[in-house]
Amino acid sequence: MTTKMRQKEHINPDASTEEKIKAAARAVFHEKGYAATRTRDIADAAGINLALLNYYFRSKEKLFHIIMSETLQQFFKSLIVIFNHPDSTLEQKIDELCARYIDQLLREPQIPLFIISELRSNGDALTQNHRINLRLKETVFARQLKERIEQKGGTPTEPIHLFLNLIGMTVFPFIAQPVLKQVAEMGEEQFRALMLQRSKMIPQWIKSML
Amino acid sequence: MTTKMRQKEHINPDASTEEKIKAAARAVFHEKGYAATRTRDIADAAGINLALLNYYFRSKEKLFHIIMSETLQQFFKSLIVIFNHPDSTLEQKIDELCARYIDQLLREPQIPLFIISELRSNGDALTQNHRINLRLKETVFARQLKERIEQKGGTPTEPIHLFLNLIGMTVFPFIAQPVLKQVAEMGEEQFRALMLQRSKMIPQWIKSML
DNA sequence: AACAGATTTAATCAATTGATTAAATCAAAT
DNA sequence: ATTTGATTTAATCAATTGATTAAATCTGTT
Repeated sequence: MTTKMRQKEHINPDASTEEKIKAAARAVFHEKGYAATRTRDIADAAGINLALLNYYFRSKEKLFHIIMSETLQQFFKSLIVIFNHPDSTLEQKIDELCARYIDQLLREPQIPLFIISELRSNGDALTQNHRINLRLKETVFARQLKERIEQKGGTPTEPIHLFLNLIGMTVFPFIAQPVLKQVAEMGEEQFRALMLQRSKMIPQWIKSML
Repeated sequence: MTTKMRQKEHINPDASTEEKIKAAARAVFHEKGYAATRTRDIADAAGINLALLNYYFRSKEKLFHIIMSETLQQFFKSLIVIFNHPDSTLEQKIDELCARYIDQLLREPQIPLFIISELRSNGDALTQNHRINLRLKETVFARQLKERIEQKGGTPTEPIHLFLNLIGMTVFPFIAQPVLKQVAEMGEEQFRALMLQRSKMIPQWIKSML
């Protein structure tokens, strides 16, 4: 009983072991997903024993929730910030979002697929537990986009389409990377170069759709 | 020994049991992925016993390979056919691909995420075993696309970008559907309507990029 | 040095899960 | 009706896997 609560009794000033476990868990979970991950693999990757993992985090599920929370936070944070910036123009938001996300994803390319894969099984549970209330329609970006569309007389494109195109063109290549490598015979470096090109081109394409 | 081979000794004219198992396996694998699938769940879904599943398919892995093969075939078949049609124009190919894929994916929305998720873990093994040699660069579509781009004097966009945009704008919403439902508060019917709109709009967007 | 609490480990448990076996039932042919 | 092979089931096995326990070691305090 008491033993099991020790890690809560005070904040660990060193935290190196706890951090090592979390780092290992993040890596393994991101690579394999929850179901395919063995807690022993996490322990091995962290260079510690399986019991220690459960001593620190009580269970695979609790550890996973922590990792998932941080991952969701990390992934959506820049999106929310950029979309709600009060001063920047619509064009600037598009430029910045594209540049920042591609930069971020080149460093951790497996995050989108990880999030989506896990969200498929759990659905509501995750977003509710982790407070991802990115109210898309209420962002500054959505308002600016709506105004811009109404200015143009032609066919009034729904804002959601442009949002899907922007995120899709940016994120989809990373999700499809495993397939791309096979189907288009593309190496790591080639892919990187391609995405750097896209960070300039996607904003142009999107603006031409406005 | 001999018992285990029975199903191979002649072609089952009825085949209803084998088909029931395969149908159940397809459903469960597509929904949960290989690692999260329990063979007992497949057996239950098929209305038969676990032993019977192994009697017919020897192992979870072999059953999975069969399902994966058929799924890959099904998914890439229309792509390959359309991309290699000798007579249709570039525009017609874009129109047809978009329309057919969205129609197909509205019926089985979970296929892209299934394929990509499994390809992440296995990488090369799958595409080699299943002969997915979609040589993208050698398709009629790629040739037509390249010619079209060279006609225009401006900045010579790499064909791969347009390919990524086309597939991305079409397929990405299905992959991101679990997230969309949460983040954009979108129901089943709304999503369907959205994708039907897109099947008209994506070709226009793509053509404006040419 | 000695104690107390925190950290770490080896050993083990219990549940899950893929797979097998041997027997029972069913269907068709003679 | 009997036989033969195909289909189906109940029972069980062995390996994997998440989790626990009790003991050992380490760290800082007195």
